[in-house]
Amino acid sequence: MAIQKSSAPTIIDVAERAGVSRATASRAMGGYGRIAAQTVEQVRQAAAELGYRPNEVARAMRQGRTRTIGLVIIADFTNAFFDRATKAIVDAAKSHGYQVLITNTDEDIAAERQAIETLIDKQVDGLIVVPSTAAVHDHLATVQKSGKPLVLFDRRVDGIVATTIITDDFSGTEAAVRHAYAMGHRRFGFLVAAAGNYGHSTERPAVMISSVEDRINGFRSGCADLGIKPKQQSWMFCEDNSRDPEIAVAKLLDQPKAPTIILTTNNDMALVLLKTAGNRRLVIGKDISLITVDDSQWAAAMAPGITVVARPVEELGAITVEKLLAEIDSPGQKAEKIVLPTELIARGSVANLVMYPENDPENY
Amino acid sequence: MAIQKSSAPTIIDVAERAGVSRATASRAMGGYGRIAAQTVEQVRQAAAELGYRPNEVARAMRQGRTRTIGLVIIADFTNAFFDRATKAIVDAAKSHGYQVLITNTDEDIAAERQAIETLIDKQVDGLIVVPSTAAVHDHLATVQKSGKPLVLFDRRVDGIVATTIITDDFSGTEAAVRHAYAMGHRRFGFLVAAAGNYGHSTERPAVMISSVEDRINGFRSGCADLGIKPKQQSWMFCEDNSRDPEIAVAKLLDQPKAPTIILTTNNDMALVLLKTAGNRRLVIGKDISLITVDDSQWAAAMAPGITVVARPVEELGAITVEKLLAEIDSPGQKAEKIVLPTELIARGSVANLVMYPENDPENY
DNA sequence: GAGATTTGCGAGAACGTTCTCACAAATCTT
DNA sequence: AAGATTTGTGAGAACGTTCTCGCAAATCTC
Repeated sequence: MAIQKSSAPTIIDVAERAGVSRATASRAMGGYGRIAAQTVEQVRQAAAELGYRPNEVARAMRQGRTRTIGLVIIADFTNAFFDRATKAIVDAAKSHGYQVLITNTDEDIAAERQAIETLIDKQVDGLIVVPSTAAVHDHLATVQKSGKPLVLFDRRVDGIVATTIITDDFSGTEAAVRHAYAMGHRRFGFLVAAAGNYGHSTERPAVMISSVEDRINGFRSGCADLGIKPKQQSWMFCEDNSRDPEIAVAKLLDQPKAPTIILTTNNDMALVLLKTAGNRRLVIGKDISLITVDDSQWAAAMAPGITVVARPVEELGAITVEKLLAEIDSPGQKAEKIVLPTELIARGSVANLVMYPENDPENY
Repeated sequence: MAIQKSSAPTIIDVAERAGVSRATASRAMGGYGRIAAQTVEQVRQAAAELGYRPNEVARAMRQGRTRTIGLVIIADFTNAFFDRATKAIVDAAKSHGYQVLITNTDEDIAAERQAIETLIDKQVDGLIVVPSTAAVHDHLATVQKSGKPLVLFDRRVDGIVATTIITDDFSGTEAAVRHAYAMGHRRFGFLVAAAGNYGHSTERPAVMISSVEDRINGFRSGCADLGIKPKQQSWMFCEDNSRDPEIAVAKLLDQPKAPTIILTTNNDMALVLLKTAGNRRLVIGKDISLITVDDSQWAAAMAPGITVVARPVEELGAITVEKLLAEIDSPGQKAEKIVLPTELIARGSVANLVMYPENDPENY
């Protein structure tokens, strides 16, 4: 009777049982090098009998790669975008035989720094980062100096030469403005989520995340093209916390000539608007209109549905993984900026002022 | 001038530069064993100059633990529950110095098997699993035989002795029934999400996920206590796909004496109901009432807000991690069943038939 | 001040794998 | 049939750490 081993069997146990050397057993299991078919069979048999599973840590140590990638992302409750992105990235990685170590920074640069350090210590083969700010990037440069492939997700960072996968938020927001215009809207409100600690303000903060910056520029450009000049009070930049967005929305709605439509740069802001409108008994798509960025199940299911600028999250994630793995497999790829198109999905949240001229903003 | 090393500095480089042995350098960095304070300082200095970072893979190999835990979960688009749980688990793990390897099974048992195998190969120190079915558990038994700590999240599996963290969905659903009853509702519909490939049916499937099972029993018990006997046609079990839920909702609504309130077991189903109601110009909280399980930002923000059975997701995640780490740190803990309370959050999606007797179901 | 203890450090093994190299046996050349 | 090549295998190093052990120097004990 065999002696009971307390710990998991190793390649040595397999080799002994198959009556071959460690090297041969390894070759048989790994399917590399010269080896007789019959020997492979013997070793496989022995491995199966022992329930042998290769120790990936030892393998990683020897081979110098872990088949693991690190994901540094912001996990945001409301905004399903990053949740869906996470899933897309995890799934894509798995399909290529990679696992994903996830760390969540709540838009906090210190947490991001720490996360990157930890992941590198864990010897991930590459990193996908959603940078929490465009202002700081020395830690990203450090990653690159370490030789680890790095891909930026959803946000550009000027000053870093790295493959970056983003969406065309400029055009998306422009399209939203055009759509609202075509529906007869002339008075726009623009509610911008911006991390930082300045509460809410009609003044644009100095440093913005690139995706938000693109949306701002898209809004501005769309308005300019159509000859619309939104007044200062129609812009509202606010921190993504529990208090300020509500106040900001109230300020937007309480203006003398209040906007007939409000564009929001993310779902958090859209939900705040929804809530405030509900409290005031304003009906969406009638009393007040709304377009937001990022599609979601609830935006589609509500009555009326919310008109959104949809972004191809799953594709974004898949491409990101592909680019990262390409760089891992053959380092020295040249950095690309990949911009995926957005799509306006028109639902009922934008009132048709053309059909109901009594709602024309000029009559307010 | 120093020779440029191509790869990252190791503890050997640090030792050389500090003029000590490998062992001493390791002790200084690790802060263990006997070592002179002055030596520690020298070594730290040398490490800092070289930008030394310990290789966690090598450390894991030597110490036999990776400080990584595996999470096998279902990632579900609509249902923010698991997204929030993932975040909670990742954050809790980080606060204890652990990282999380995430694999997503789309309720698929084969994927679950594979994921568990991969994670064990990667030598995670423990596993958190959301079992995709209660029917199969040999792979979970295999985990336990391997000696890896295992904690089950959100779903019981009979036949496996493992610490399990769930919510009191029985009481939650009971409370939902009572609330609806108090609001004057007597005709209940119950829309149950159930993985599997049988489309939709009024017949209960043989095997259910435990959380759903608890909700069913809570519904039944709540009804029984109040003397309500929901007819067969008011139960609708359906697969979580794009077609069947819509048909199921239509069947519920098209009955002769249709339910005045529909309970749904998750947000997917709730959203389908919302959509169908919207298409039929039925106003939620007036023409048709709704209570669902799991709170969300959109449920709170909509007008009217959706009444929900809220579950303490973050706490659930935190406790799960704590229990797992306890088992990792000192194996042999006895398996616990931890049941966290749910909370009914009443919003406007349940019509008050008491206040408006003309809406009394008896008058339909 | 001689033995006992503590302190600080280095040598070397160990973790489990893969990979390089060497070498004998088998097969191929001509 | 003798040299050249191919085939299959094993010995041992290597990956970067930590840990055990032993030993010399320093400190303590009475």
